[in-house]
Amino acid sequence: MAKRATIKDVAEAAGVGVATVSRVLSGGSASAAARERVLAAAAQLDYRPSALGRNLRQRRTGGMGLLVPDLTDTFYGQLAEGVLACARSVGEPVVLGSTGGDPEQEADLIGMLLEQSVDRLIAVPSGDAETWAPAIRAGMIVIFADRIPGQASADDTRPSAVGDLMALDGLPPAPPARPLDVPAVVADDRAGIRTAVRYLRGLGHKRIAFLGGPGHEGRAHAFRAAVGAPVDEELIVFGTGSRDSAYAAASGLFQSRPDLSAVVAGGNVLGEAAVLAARELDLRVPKDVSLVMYDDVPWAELCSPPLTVIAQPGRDMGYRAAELVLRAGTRRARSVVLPTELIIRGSCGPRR
Amino acid sequence: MAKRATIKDVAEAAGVGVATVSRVLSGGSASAAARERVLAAAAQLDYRPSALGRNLRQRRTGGMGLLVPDLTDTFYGQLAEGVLACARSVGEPVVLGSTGGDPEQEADLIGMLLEQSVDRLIAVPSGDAETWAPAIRAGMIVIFADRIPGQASADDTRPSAVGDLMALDGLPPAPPARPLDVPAVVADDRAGIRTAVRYLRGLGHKRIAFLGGPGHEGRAHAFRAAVGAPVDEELIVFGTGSRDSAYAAASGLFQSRPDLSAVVAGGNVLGEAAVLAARELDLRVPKDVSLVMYDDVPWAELCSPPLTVIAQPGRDMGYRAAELVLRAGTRRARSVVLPTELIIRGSCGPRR
DNA sequence: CACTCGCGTGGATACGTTTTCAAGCATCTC
DNA sequence: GAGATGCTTGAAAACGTATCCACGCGAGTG
Repeated sequence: MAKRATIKDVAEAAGVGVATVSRVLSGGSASAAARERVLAAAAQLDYRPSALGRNLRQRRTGGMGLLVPDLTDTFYGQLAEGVLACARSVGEPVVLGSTGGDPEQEADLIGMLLEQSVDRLIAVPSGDAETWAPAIRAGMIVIFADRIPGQASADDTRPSAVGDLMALDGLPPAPPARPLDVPAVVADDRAGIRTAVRYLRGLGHKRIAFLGGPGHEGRAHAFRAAVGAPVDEELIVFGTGSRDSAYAAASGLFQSRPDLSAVVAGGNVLGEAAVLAARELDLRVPKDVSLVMYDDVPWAELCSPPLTVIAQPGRDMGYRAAELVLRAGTRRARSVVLPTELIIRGSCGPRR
Repeated sequence: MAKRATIKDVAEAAGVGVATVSRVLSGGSASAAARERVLAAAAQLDYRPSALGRNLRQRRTGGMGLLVPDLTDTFYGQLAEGVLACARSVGEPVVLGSTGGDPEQEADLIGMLLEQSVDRLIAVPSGDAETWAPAIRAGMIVIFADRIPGQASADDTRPSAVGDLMALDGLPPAPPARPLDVPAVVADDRAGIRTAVRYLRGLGHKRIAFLGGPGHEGRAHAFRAAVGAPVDEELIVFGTGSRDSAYAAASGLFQSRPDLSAVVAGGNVLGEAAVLAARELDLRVPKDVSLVMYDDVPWAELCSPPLTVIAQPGRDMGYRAAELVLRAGTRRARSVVLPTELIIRGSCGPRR
């Protein structure tokens, strides 16, 4: 329709140069008289500076990217809301991508963001260090949220397959330290899981299972640490991300290990699957099996019995991550660990 | 870090002009020899065309905007997933905003998108015609999803308060027809609600209530039409969007009208509130009160009893909307109405 | 053979902004 | 009073791309 007014139009209308207009609108110094005339002209023309021109000039896009595995998972919805709230408060855009938990799609989306010159990114990572190398190399400011990639065990020094791939262009091989030095905003999984396991132990449970999904390796590790010495690896099972696969994993777990009396679900999708599978197999919660689920989602209270959960502050997590990614550059971002809380409802009971 | 290669670098490396590079990469005509050399040079330099340059040149941003009220609402999560899936398939970015159901925030976000030169937008609108006027005026291609703004009743000719505000700049007042001519992708609310009401009627229910949220005016209207002649307006109540307000509305409804025996919730947040409120008041579902909820969300099955729902295809809705908004310009987009399905589970029973 | 036609090509321009730079002017200092 | 100093100002240059246009060349046509 009516093409938008440009800075040139404003300058002309105000009888000043474009530089002055830019300065006034960007908060630079200018005489009161000039400022007033520019402001008046801008208002009268309904002028809005084009982000395109500015971005091109500054060689970067404002705002930030956000990559999550699945918006259908309420927890990621909460996280996204947090990010959006922070972005909105500073008037910056957020470009969103859903990876489906697939490293390949994640890599594609990273490529897309690179093409858009989005240089700040908050991600719930699905891929490993190799997936993230291009983003890091391009100088993107990345903040991980909710989890850290490929960190199967946080404290063992596993062989770094990453050093090799950096050895292109005659660069010296990267120092063999940790493969990715990316700040992260995560929940205190270790404490959360430990509290849950202790709680279940206190109820008399001996055979406690862990039901995880992709990206829950850290939580599984925390679970191993919490149950202590003889860990029965058969009691630790993983789904691949889809609801179907989560259900299959839960159902398989219940059927193959009838001796288990409690399960810790590593996420709300897994918890959902556990409830469904238990019901299907005529296992009563909490009579036959106790259940504690990661993530406090609104519907946890609707189940009967209401679900005992390890609550992690999804919205805060997103908000903090957004703050970090916006502040980065000014200050070197430091990782943040958010507290979890065991909310006891009705899905855990004494061992039968 | 290492600044990205530009089209100029590629041209130089390939020994051709930048115009040729642009043509090759944009699918224009070029000789086989030139094409090959350009492609080789581009690959070798790891060249990615900058969206910034392109966008500025073409005076528009690729991709699309997406505005939803609340990503914590699982239905909007599904819708967003659909949009993202379509966008990903064509490699285009999606910039997301969450309005919180607030017209003011919606207007702010529209302004932000305008500033970004995002000219395609999918929105679950919260504001009215006045909120959307700036977007339309700027020539944005807008597609509404899930609902249509301010359409309290779809078929009455209410006085248009919109004509007046267009009468700026000496323009002739807009034709008094419908205030907004924006294509939409919505579910067949009328049929969905009608089916639900008939189902409840068949179970013997006479006093059926409707529990709505912001944007559910259309569904409320469909509800009125479905229950027929003497509609008891006291049985139609609205929350304002937050979970608390939904709970308050549900609780108030149950307490003020102990004679009601069934309620239709206009969305999953409202359904959640109804379940909670009923439990708090010691009303058994479905013994004391029957409940059917709009939206089929995964946790509907987890409730006990599992919730009978009016399913609407959230993901499809998003995907279709994204297709429409991408195709628009080529073809004049036409609105789409998607079917709903009554999924009978266990939350409805015969009138006590 | 001359002329036209079509195609491949590259130089130049424009998109809207920020930022640099030098110039203009008034005030201050010695 | 002359020089220095500070502030305001506008012209111009970049940012990376797509597209217009003019040019050259080979083939086809009269």
